[in-house]
Amino acid sequence: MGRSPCCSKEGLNRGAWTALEDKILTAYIKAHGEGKWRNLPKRAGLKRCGKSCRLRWLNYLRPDIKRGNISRDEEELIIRLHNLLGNRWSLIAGRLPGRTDNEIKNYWNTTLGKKAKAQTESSSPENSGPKKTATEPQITKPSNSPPGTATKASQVIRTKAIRCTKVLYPLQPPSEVVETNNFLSPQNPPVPEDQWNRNELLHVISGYDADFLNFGSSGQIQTCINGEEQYSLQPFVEEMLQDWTKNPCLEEDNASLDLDSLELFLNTEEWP
DNA sequence: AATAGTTTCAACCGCCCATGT
DNA sequence: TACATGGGCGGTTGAAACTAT
Repeated sequence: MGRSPCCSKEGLNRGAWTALEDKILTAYIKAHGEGKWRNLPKRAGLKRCGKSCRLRWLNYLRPDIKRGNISRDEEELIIRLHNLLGNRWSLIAGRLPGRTDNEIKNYWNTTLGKKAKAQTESSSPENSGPKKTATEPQITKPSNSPPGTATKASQVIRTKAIRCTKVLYPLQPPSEVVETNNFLSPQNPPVPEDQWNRNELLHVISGYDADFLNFGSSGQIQTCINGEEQYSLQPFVEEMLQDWTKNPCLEEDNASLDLDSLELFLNTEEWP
């Protein structure tokens, strides 16, 4: 038997949210903050399940949600990330500012999934048509994808079943990270490894090499590529923990640049 | 204009993991 | 250590919107 329901379903509203419910929920969260979802409906005076409140807030009411069509850049990024991560929608969404996992999942299942299927059929031996151009994204399917999606054509890295609750840090392509070695100077020697605070390890992408990126105790960043430690003097700032788009590694503070850097990173041959 | 078929996406469900007791 | 709880995730559903006939 599974666990008991999160709350009694009796006497609760279900289905589409009304404008009034939205208003109540928004006002409550603005006043008291997120969390304590189970108690929230009672406190806010909503006849809804706590989970339902959480979902409504995260997928629809949150002020930082980006509305409107998914751009081509975003679409290509989704495809690349899906190739890499499979159906890890929350991880993919974490790299698309303002987009929710539900939105991306829906977009994949409705739009991109069909493209993937069409692509598979057109590239099957019976339908060996012209090959896709280099500019067209190759859609592949993870080994555990549901029926109807494309067959696996490239390696999908299945991450461990651990939740990525830590910071999402926009990576520079490995080649660029290596170059940061040039910034080392006698005045700024790397902190010896034994002085590093391993507890501050951040999961950049859940399940990848745990040493891929660390913060040194004095705030600089260390990466580990192909077993070789690389140092960067990039200072760690607390703000990076709050918003991954605000990163001093970037010359400009906007998300589109992030998408470019991430895409470039994902395209690099060095990527494991 | 009416109807049937298709698509979209918000919402729900069941399960899992982390944490607290 | 075992259990309960809270929060989060991916898969699925179904009503509404849209399109074709």
